[in-house]
Amino acid sequence: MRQSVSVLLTLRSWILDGTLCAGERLWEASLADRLSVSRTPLREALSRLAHEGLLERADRGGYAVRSFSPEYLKQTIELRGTLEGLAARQAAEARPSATRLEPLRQLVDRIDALVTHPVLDEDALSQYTTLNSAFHQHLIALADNMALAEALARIEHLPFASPSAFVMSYAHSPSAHRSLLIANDQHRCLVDAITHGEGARAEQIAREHARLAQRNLDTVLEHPARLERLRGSALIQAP
Amino acid sequence: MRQSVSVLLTLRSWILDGTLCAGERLWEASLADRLSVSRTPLREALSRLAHEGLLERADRGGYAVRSFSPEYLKQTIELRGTLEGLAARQAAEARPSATRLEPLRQLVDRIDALVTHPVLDEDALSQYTTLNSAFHQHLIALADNMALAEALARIEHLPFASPSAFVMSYAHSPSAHRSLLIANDQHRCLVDAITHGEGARAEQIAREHARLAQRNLDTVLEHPARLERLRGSALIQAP
DNA sequence: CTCAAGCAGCGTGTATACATTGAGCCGCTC
DNA sequence: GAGCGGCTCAATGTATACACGCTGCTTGAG
Repeated sequence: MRQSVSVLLTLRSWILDGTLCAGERLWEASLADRLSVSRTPLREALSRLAHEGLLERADRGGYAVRSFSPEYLKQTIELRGTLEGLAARQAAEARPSATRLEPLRQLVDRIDALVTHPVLDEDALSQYTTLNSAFHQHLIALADNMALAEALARIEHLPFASPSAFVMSYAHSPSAHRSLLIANDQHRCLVDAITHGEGARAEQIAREHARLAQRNLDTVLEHPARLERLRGSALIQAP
Repeated sequence: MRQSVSVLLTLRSWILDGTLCAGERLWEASLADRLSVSRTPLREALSRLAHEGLLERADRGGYAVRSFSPEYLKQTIELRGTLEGLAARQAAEARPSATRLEPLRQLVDRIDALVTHPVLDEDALSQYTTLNSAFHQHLIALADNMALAEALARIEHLPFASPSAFVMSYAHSPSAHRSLLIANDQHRCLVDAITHGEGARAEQIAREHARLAQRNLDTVLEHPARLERLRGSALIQAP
């Protein structure tokens, strides 16, 4: 793989897991040294991370790790909800065949099988994350809207902008478990609305789905212990 | 100014005005030569243009000018409409003071003064573009939603994704002139809805506003003579 | 003692040199 | 004559060297 790409992946994980602190100024020479590459591929990765929104240009040249206010994160979730709402509407209006909808149905069922278990261990939550992401990917694909898919891809690297970002902070919490059940009910309703070509309803459900995620964010923000388990939490500004 | 930035601006205009053709593979050495810079700042600009969506990575390294299907452009317009719809809704729900709304009102009035003239010369259309862009910028600012503003900024460089992209192709066309009148009526309704805190109505109007732009795109695509006058038309794939 | 000017050091921005990879072509062999 | 293998060249990817600007300190004069 190109070095600039692996540097990009490494830096992104360093930013999200707090190895690089929010607000921290990035020094090209020392970073290049830590990563064992020259400044050229490093700078390409930095440039890309800035475009993604995880870095910002510092006042006098160079980059710094961006930090996000809780307000900004809620806005990002609402943004995703709005875009997925558009995707859901267009998916419904496209009247997809049963064959195209089948993967979505199966994902709902498989998620159901997971979340109806009385207790969810680490492994189950990990599977949930995978299945949930797959559901949202399939939904977006159904809309058959390249511009929309690209717009969603552009925000997916922002903290908590991806679906099921909160799952891992939720183990062993009854209210959290309930949230997963509600979320998959919404998935099922969404598939139903799309099946019947009800675009407006599909859009409404997708937006409500995002509002659930917003409430989860609120809950997590109120519990520092949970917040710590959350990938990207190091980027959150104190409320 | 940094060289990479001026290179970015130059390349963007070259792409949009057809100096660089759709699908054309970009050769770093010759481009750097034409621009009288080294490959380093050139590559930074290319990387950024690729993130903006105007370039795509070629199969075996390097970049090529992207081309857009009419379908993609319509999707982009709908995307903007959806995002501005969210902005309009949030602007209304924020119940902005009369003071904050005043600039929007004034812009509507000034646009009115322009478009109610029986004939619009080149200069008037240019003013229209400026005022219309300002209206949309102020609208977005009213939503006070940084994540949304960034998302809109990310798509604004795509062809026809910016408001009033079609104006310059419209001189001396009665139906086009009528479209401008309708558009500003929608502006006025939008301000009214925001004034009264009617979020849902504001969102609906913003989306309808984008549908008008979609129809304008259709009209332009049917008239090659008009299409030629349109900035970015060189990027459109034959339907 | 204070303030300003100059100097040194550092860090980004830019240029250029080097490496690597892949495609195209020529020639050799079966 | 066809196919395979190696060579060559060119273009990107990477490393390094150079230039410019900014910062902060030091030193000297008022």
